[in-house]
Amino acid sequence: MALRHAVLAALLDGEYSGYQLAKAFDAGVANFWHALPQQLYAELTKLEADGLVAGRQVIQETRPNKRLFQVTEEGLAELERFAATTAKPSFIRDDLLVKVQAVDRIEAAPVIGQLAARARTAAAKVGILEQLAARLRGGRDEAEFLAHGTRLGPYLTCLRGLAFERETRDWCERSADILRARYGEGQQP
Amino acid sequence: MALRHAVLAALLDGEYSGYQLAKAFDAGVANFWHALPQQLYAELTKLEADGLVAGRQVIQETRPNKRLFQVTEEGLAELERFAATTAKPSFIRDDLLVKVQAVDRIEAAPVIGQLAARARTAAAKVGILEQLAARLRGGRDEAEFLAHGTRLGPYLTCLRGLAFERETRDWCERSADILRARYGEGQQP
DNA sequence: AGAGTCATGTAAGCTGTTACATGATTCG
DNA sequence: CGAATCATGTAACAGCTTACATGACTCT
Repeated sequence: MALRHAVLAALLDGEYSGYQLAKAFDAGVANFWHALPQQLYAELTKLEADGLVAGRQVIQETRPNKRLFQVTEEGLAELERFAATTAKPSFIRDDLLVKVQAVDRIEAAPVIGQLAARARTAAAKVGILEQLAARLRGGRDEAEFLAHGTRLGPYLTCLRGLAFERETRDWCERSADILRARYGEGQQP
Repeated sequence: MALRHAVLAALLDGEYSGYQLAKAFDAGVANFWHALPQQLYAELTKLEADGLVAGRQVIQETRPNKRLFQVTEEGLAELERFAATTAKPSFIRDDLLVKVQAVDRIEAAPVIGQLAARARTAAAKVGILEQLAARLRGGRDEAEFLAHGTRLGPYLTCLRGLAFERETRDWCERSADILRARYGEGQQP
């Protein structure tokens, strides 16, 4: 039951359609949660039925019609309650780590290739998040923003995403180097 | 279908019972995957039925009997195949991040408390993983180990876990400080 | 005496993924 | 002219979590 709270948190920034949320919750800017479009459409329907979000139809001429959602007072109260419950620890679940764990007992080349690929996507995400951070700061320097800026929450989760992606990039590059030194090249897919 | 490969990777280090695996896949040393005991017992049964692991009964007098499992040649071949398929990107899914995303629109105190608690558990895990890394290195210095040591895979995933937990600890502490500066103390649960 | 460890499961329910479906518009 | 974008879903299946069940031994 945490996707619903992630959706509520995302809608604090303004009105969004399911489609727009789907983009945000997919690769790219999903700093604090990930979900597929199907999940989001289903969850928005449920949230609306429960009165936690309110949707309004927007008729478009050149594009398909869409529904924009915003959080209701009841939705905010639900978020409040959720934030007060103790968070369960978050766990690692990553295919690539499983492969690395086994790398000295199997063919290393494909694992090296995947580490290189993951390093590239992490590096790209670092760039995207740096831009997002700058946009959220909006000209202020960081200390100033942290003390007085609005929307501190999204900035903090953005910092977390940045640190995570930098760390991913560095570890993948270093691990790939170490494995190449032992086992040779490994193709770049 | 990735838990099965995580189990196979874990069993590369030797023979383990479901109970021992459950401890490793739970908090503490779960560097590369997480799973509950129930999942592991079920998965081991399936893996045995598929011939990817072999179990043997160990009769104990003072303790309940147990079954120890090891990877078969077919199991290793399955891991090999898995490692060669392209890994799907890994995604963030963390309750605490959702709460931080919303923190400037709700009561901050409980979020601050949870950040402090998470920082403490991350710090504890850093200690555990530092010990594990030292044990895996077994006296050698790091460069030496990376060039010539055995079981390089577990060492690399351990390094990843270490970097991740350090990063978690630092971000949680910093975020809690920033939020305290704005919103006051926030109890420590 | 009570809490924790060793040891293995079953059953029900919730969450997440994969596959399928539709159709106009805009960009290269 | 083909691919991508906008826009919203349904259905089936796989995977994970929660609750329950049992029982002896060891440590404080």
